[in-house]
Amino acid sequence: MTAKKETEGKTNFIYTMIREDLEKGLLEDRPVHTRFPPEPNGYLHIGHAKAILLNYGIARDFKGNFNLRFDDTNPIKEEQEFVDSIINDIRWLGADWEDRLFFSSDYFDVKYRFAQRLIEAGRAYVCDLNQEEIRAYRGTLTEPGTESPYRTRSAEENLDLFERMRSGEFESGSRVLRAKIDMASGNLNMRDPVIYRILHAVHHRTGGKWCIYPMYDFDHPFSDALEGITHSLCSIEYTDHRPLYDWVVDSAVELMPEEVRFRSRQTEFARLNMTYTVMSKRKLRRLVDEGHVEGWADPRMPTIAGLRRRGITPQAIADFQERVGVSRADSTVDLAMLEHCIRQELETTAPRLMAVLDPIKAVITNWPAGKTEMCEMENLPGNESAGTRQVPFGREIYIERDDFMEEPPKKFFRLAPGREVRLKGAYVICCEEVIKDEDGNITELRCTYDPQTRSGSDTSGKKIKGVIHWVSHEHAARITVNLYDNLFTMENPEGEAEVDFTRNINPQSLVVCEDVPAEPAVADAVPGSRFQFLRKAYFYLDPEAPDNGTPVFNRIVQLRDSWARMKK
RNA sequence: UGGGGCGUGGCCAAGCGGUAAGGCACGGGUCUUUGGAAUCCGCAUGCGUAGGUUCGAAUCCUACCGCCCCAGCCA
Repeated sequence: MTAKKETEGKTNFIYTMIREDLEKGLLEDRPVHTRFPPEPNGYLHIGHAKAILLNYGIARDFKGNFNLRFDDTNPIKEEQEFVDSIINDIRWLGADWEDRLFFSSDYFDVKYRFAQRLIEAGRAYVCDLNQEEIRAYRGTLTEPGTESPYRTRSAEENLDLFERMRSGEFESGSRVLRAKIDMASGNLNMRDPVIYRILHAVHHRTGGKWCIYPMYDFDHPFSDALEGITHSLCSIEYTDHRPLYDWVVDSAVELMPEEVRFRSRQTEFARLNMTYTVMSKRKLRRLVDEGHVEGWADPRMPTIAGLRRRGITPQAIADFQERVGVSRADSTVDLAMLEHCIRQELETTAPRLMAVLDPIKAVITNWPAGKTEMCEMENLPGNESAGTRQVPFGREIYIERDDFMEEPPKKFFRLAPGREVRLKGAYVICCEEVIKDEDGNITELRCTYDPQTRSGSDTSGKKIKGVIHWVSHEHAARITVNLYDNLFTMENPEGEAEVDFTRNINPQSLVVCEDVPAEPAVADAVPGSRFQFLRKAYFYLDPEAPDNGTPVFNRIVQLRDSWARMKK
């Protein structure tokens, strides 16, 4: 029950709080119990992943339980399609709710009874004010509100009206049930909040059974109490709602004692923001609707579906979540942190392959035409059990255009006229001649190789600093490569109020390379697997790309490139 | 003179009265047939500001400054 080992070292304030709760016996022998409560009205993003993994991680570390509960109290916005995608995303992330998949709508009957008891206890009333009137009566941030003329209705009348609201007698929006709290409270949430509204709408689960639906502030705390949630975690903007959360739970404990499993408590933490992206559902929706991306699962999107399609792993996301930590302070995490987590995982798990993204042909003039030699290369450097593969080498090869410079600066270690470089796993070559077209563009390099420098049995004694990757022209497979980059050009795309964030979209966020030569082993790659294209980046063989016979690789993240940094 | 929350290095984030953890980023060294990886070193006399209490303050007190959230019959 102590779960000491799993939680020690985790120093965030929530773990600390739970440890204290346990020590003080506040949980009354109940297991730590958390939940993730998504509304099925859209796609999950990496900010949700933080919440999911936090909640799930707590349950796992403290040997408790984790529920998945859909907050489906607004039939107008919610759809089964989103339920399905959310379940799929959470499962992919690795959070396990076992058999505890719930829906707020599962509890509509009890909630109705709870509302009735609130009425009987004089703590709720039916209000006939329309929406504008309610707003006007609420007062402002600096002025207290005014009590509704319907506030003093008798319990009998309220019960009758509420029942008639339920039975469908009234139009949508014509009446609401309100909690009777304090119209003068400095906290607007306490000014007789609406807890039930009339909505003649078909619900994705309860169909036409109901035409009144509970509001979040009433529904959520009660659902937590019903499920025995011990720690109800939510984001910081709900801090103002906590007094109302407690009001509802306290009332439930008093009026529905047979139903309440635990007097749950709410704890807020800061939501995740990241550089070079946007996180609000509204803005993500605009990116999709305005066609800036190819949908919610576009690999440039911070959605779970997008990250998955990009090739990022759940492990990397979990590692990221742990490193970012949890606090109450507003923060924007550097994208570099996520990229680090991705690289760190893929470094030891992604087999190496060679592909030349921006090819230039090099002819080895002293290599016999038609001769092929096989070069043995490691699949995973430093991990012998991953084995080796044979890569064919021939007279004509491709090398990366930027691995050659006609007039290299002093620190350039790669190929240049009269200079030598090692072809990874093969021989050392020297550039003898540069061939150009009439416009002065380099079309081909003429090189010679040194037969004594064969990889693994080099007898030349040469010390060659530069090593570049290559692909044999004759044996090359052809692939398509999607070079994904940051969706925005600015760390904070929503930085300037006068400039619409879509103006900061990176026009180079996707560069497609067709006909990219790659070593033949690429043909054996299994869709959905990840590779490092040597010296370039990690790639994901897109299993969802339309199949036209050419494999499509998505760039997950580039390798660190100290040469590129040096150039700046 | 509405209520609430938050301010620790470029970015996250520990710390809870005993003299600033860790990670990312950054800079430098070693090593390297990926300018990758690995490895070593460096990186806040300072914790929003100003006072105060104390032998001792990021931690306690006071005042001030800055940023964020709240006036949906959304969640």
